[in-house]
Amino acid sequence: MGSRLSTRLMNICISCLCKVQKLEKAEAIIVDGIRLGVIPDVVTYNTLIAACGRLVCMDAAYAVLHRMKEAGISPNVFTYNSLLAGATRHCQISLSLDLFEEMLQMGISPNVWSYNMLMHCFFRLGKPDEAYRVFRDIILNNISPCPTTFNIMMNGLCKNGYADNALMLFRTLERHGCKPELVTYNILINGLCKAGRLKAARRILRQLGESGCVPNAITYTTVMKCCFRSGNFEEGINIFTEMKRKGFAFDAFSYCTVTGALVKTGRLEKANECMEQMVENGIVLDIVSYNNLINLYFREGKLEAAYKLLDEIEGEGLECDKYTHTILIDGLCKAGNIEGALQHLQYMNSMGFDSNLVAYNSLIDRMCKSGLIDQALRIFDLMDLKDSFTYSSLVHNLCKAGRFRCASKLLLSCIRNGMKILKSSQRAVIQGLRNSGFRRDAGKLLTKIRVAKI
DNA sequence: CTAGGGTTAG
Repeated sequence: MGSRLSTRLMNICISCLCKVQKLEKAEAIIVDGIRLGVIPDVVTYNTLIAACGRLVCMDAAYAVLHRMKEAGISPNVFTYNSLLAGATRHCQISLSLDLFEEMLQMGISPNVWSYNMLMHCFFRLGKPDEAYRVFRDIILNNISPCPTTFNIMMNGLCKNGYADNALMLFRTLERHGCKPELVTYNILINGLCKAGRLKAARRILRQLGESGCVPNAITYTTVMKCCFRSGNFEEGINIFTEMKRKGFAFDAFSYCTVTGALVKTGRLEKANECMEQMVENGIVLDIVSYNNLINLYFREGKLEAAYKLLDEIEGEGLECDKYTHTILIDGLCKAGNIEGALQHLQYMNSMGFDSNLVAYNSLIDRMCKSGLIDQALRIFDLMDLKDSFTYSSLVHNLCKAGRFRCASKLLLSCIRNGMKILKSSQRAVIQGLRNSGFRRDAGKLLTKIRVAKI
């Protein structure tokens, strides 16, 4: 009895240490405890596995799992949920799916948390149908869904292009005996904004006001971003000011949102002030903040300062992401160093990022503008993924160079691939063909475009 | 233990 009490005490200790991220200390206490005859139980190990998975890496979590098994303690549903959470956090989605499978094979019944994470994983993999099947299983198997179940569902639907379905689900919440939380509103407002459903987003925002929930900094940042995205710059800044007046603590998210908008609208001076404020307020720069700063420096032509920051990233124990590389490539392009941009693109490709589309687009556009259209076309052929940016840029510049037939071919293949293209680029081709004496070709092209659209 | 906001190209 006494020993069980001390185990519980030890677990409380370990839980606290994990919360303040002192994992080594927590591990040391377990070792000391064992020496003093305090036996760790399944809760002890689960706490540590959760913390390792969340704060360190999956290998660390597995190492604890290994020791747990050696101590003769069998994993339970909490163990697996902790592992699932860690794997999902580190974007190891297929590992998460394997873990879920393994849990079933071990005869451990998943609980609602396990299903929540499984749903989340399917959404992350871009498989909303599978996620929905899990959701139905929850309902059909009489596992009571919790508010988070609905939040994950709505967020996943939004992220996978089904904002309307998320809205529908939102309207059934009460029927499910579930009251929307602030998170729920934030998810919906963000999802609807990104889907361009501004009116619906505004309705939800009003509903949030009537619900008795109090908006937080996330709500404000979301709405602010939404204003910037829809070209409502002044209104976005007003929200920024209101946030300050209401005394919200600004974090990297809000500063970066504002900086991004300032840079985009060419207000570099103001952007600089904003970033300075962020640093003065003692906010530790994360990779997104670095990306913002580097982008700003490139725009200001402060190349040396930008490079210095790039060096600093590694020193801070951060890792450059695809945005960092894209910003660098774009910056090199804008500085006229196409050769350097190409080299860095090759380097970026060797790192195996999931997407390099924007970097390619930036390079192609800059090459075209520098009169290197044929080189740009060769790069175009190397791309395995193209979008409307790619086509608009090439078609536009081919027209400018008077190469309307080539532009016409590209335009058509763009539309046949089901992609949009800037209206101005499209007009340029038609007009160009007409003006250079190819009226019939212009007519034919128009017909083909109409057919392709059907 | 799980969920929400920020950064790149015309």
